[in-house]
Amino acid sequence: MIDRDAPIPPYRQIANALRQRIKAGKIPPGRRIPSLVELEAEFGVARDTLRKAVQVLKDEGLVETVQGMGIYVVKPDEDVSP
Amino acid sequence: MIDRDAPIPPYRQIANALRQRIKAGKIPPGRRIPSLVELEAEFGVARDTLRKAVQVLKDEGLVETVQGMGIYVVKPDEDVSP
DNA sequence: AATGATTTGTACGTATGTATT
DNA sequence: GAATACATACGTACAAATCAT
Repeated sequence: MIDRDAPIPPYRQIANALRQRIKAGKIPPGRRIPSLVELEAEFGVARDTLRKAVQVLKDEGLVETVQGMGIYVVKPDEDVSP
Repeated sequence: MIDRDAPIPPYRQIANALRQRIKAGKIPPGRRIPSLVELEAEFGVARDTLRKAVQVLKDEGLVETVQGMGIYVVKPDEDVSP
């Protein structure tokens, strides 16, 4: 799934893959994304790399992380400045 | 300089310290911040921790990093949406 | 033109802390 | 208390960009 020879680093490839899933509605708003442990198994990368990917999506306002719980897809109208 | 017993993690303490320096004008806009190697020596933390601190300031739009060059204090009117 | 030094970027591994269930 | 999940920190290695020699 990860192309190690691509000009775009793995953490961005993963961010793109997850973004696509979310945009496609495969993971609906409010629902949880697979945990880091699960993603680790799926993508075969270190957790550090996954954190960077998740950080990209957080910066985009697409997901939120909650310590002890998981990574959640934000609802469209959530935390949007009025 | 870093209080390991404080309720706020080291990377945030460092971000605060650097922000204070910038706001106080000790590092003027356009000028470079000490390199990660130098900050490593100054604060006595791992580079990973410094990267997180710098990331905080980047998110605030206070600094910019340029690969191969350094970390720069952004000018007040730089990259502000019109 | 090419090499080396400096600096940030990315990735991996490990350990411990903290919050939630 | 135990299990699960994210947060933080340290260390290491290599890649990529920039600059000076």
